[in-house]
Amino acid sequence: MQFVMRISNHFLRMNGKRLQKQNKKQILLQYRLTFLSDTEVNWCPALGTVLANDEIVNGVSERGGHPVVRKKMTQWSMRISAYAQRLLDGLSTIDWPQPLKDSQTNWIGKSVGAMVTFEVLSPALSEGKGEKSDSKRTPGYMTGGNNSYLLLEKAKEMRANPTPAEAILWKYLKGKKLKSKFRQQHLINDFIVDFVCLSKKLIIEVDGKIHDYQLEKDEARTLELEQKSGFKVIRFKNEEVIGDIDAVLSKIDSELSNQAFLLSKLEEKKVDNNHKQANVTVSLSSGKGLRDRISVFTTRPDTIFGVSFMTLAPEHELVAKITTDAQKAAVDAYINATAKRSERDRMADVKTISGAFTGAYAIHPFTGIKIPIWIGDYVLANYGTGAVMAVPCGDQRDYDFAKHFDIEIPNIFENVDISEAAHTDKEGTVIANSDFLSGLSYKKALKLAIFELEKMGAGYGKINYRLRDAVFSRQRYWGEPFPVYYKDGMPQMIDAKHLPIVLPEVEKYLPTEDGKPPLGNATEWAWDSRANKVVSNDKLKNKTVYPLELNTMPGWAGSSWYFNRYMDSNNEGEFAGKEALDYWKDVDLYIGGSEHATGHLLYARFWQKFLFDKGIVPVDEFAKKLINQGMILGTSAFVNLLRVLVKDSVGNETKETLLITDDWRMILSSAKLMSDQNYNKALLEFDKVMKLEVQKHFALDKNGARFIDLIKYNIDEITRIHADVSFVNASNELNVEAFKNWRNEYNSLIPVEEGGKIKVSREVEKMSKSKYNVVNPDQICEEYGADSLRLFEMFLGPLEQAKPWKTSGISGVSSFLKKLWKLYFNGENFEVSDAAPTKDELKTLHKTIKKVEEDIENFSFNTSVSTFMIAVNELTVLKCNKRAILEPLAILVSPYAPHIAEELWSLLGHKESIAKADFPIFEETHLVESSKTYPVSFNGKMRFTMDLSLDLSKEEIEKAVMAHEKTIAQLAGREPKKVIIVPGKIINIVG
RNA sequence: GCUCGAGUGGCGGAAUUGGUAGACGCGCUGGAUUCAAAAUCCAGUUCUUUCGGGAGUGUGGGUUCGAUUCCCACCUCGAGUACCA
Repeated sequence: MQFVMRISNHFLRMNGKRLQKQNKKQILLQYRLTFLSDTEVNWCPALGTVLANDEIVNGVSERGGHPVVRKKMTQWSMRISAYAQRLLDGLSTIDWPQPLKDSQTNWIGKSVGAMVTFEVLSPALSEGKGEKSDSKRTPGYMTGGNNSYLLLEKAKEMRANPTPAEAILWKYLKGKKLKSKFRQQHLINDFIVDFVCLSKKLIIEVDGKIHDYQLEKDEARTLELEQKSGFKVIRFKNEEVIGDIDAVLSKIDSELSNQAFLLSKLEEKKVDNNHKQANVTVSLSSGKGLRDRISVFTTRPDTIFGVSFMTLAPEHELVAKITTDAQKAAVDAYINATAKRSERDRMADVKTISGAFTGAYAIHPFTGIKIPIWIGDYVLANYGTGAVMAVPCGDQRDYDFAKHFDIEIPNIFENVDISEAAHTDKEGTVIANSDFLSGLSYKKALKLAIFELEKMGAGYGKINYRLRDAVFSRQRYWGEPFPVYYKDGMPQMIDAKHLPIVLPEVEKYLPTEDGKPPLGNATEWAWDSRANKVVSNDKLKNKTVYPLELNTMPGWAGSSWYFNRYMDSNNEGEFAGKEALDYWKDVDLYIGGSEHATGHLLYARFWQKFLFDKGIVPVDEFAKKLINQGMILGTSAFVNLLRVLVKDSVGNETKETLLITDDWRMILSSAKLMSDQNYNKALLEFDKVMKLEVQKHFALDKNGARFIDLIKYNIDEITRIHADVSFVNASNELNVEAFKNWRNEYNSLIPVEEGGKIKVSREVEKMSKSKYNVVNPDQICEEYGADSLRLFEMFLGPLEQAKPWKTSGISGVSSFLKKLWKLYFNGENFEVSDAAPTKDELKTLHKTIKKVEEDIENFSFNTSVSTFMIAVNELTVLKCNKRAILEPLAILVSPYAPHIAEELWSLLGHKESIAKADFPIFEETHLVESSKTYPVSFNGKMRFTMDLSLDLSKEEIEKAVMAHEKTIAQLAGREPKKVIIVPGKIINIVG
């Protein structure tokens, strides 16, 4: 967890010395693998903890089904996003199921595209508020904006590859030749300017051809640099520099002296203003300006000329700032309306198109055209930048939005009709009406667009990942404690040599009254940084004692590395010894459920890569092969309950609950499907039956007050609840008494059904205590034995397949085991012969060895079981009791039915366990045949078979087949067109 | 919507470098044994049939001497994911 990523070193080099130690740490913390951050988290009030995305199912907690809300909290997080690409790449190196790999790929969600910056042209509404001076002080020459680190490389590259004109001018500017220091290809905010004299605030741009078509854009850029940052921008054409350098230099010289004069004037003014106003509105040194920018991520920069509007998420931070007074009411109303809708509602309702115009405009980076800025909830605040450049002709959502609000839909595709829908295909698409991109294919246009955006500093190629950093704090007691204490509010790591620290004793495992995690209840939870141990909270007064972290780690902390611990589980000194790790390396076969695809299995891969980077483990993937075993599902039983109001003869009204057979639910729902008439008829019948049954019930159960009428019920309020499957028989009939006694509140249920039988409905679901569908294998073990159960589970079907638990076939494997046993016995007596086995017996044995070997390789255990059945059936027919056959057979069976195999092994006279016996060796010679039963097909349909020697040539086979009486009958006199003979396989006659 | 997977008897399922579809088991039917039952054993069991055959692996096409297997389109079910720009 001390891991510091590369970016932080870079960061430190840049800013390190100027930052105070405290700030430095705080910032550094932002770049660690594990870091504290204020994140919006899934808070579950009922559990008092934060949940990870994969712990929430359908908006409620996976555990317990409690509601979950969004909430801002300071949490430890892990920067899994830094490993996104490597987690993606690693997938091709491991033998995991394709669906699982696919779901990890989707979860990581890589999209390749570009970041494009649009400037906002709106009147700045923040005017007059003033700019707060930036607390972050950077070197004077570092005039780059927030994205500098991204542009820096670009600037370097441009410096290394100047245009001829640039090279010439630089020769005369460098080394203070004009008495002022110039820099070339320098970052100012998010622009790279050709040359700049920082002291005189003068920018020199040398324009090549590219600027001809972007005059407007250049104007915008000039405007920004001049107004916002107080620079003067002068421009020269390439030809001017190359043709008349002296004129250019003299112009620069005069501009320099001009600037010097202006700057001194401004300085005076500034000193003046400082008396009245803390901050000036137009500050020369301010990092932030009057203009705002909207960055968007797009996978289709090639369609940039098709942009006709922009859409921001309603939550986008710029919305309030750029909205014009005229549009404010509409925008506010829209934001209020969307805020009321939950995230789920918003996602569920894709069809309704809604949005509002902010009144502001952005400038297109290439054309300089004004682009209206809208807000709309189809743009998600937490993906990308929360803003999109809308290309209605190429994106269906943008298209729908544009149609709905009557926004222009320019077509930038060649020979494509967009009157009905957007054109979203990429392949084969040719770009049109797009200036320098026109006529290019999608791929070429994409590359060129990025290239040009980068050149002018309005964008850059970017890969975006959907994968979010993982929250690593839990407000629970049971979890590994963090080795962290807080000194002056800053987290400090406890050195590894003082670990482990152990969970403290607490009175109760619940959150504290003031909402702190359960560890807040501990009295012995402070860190003595001198003695390096956990001490009582009383000592917090001492200068060297600090409070410890109260959060604990989530379940995936342990599950992300335990397999490495298994390699050296008794190691007291470290998590696993190097020798053991190098020996075992990784997990050969990991069997686990696919439900862990985007949780545990992704986190564990992430940790393994990190541990690998640190040199702790020798491989960067933890499991070579992974199989998703299918889950054995339960068959849940449901009963139907209906609340009714009942009135008795005295006039008392009581609320009762009816227990309704599932037949009624079926009748009503099918009647509803047919017609209203049918439904009404069914309802009447239902009503009649219920009244009768309720009447009967009260007549029997309650003396005194007699039932008069059923007053009120709502047929739509029949609730279906799980009943314990043990109350239900094979015909789906409920044991009503057992169900009523199950819980107190069911004691007074009134069963409604003529004949007193209540049927349940059944559904296959995951086995779960809360669904009361768990079956216990103990009973089967008792009746058939553990080997039968084990064998039966394997025999059910392929390992990867999920299936409901049904015991109907168990007698098959049970009788197989009995037959197996009988091979070794003569009546009551164990009797095995030492005689030499026959050819047929050897054939059966070796066929079995071969198949079982293959099946084990393929994890196809169900077919192994059937192979054993075949072998035992054959040996029974052969009356085989030869040791030479039965000994290897017992070994083959032993992994599948270990108890019976062990017993037989011991009867065969062995003292050591069968588990230690060598696996039988397959010998091909026993399977070699001299003849083959050929299938004879006519036009590919098998009609009969005939035995032929394998020594025969094709010609001889054909001769034999054609002479066969059935062949003659089939052909009925016709001449065959062709005869296909594959020796040892098939004969096919075409004709 | 997108991505992936799967569709074979009454049921679980078998067979894929293209080569006898339905292995093995359950269930069912008939028989033997038994006073009877359990257990065990034997025979049959894809559908259809005029008993010669004919049809058949979700549907429709294609490639091939030959397709459950390969290709295209569609349908249904399941899983994952979802206004991802």
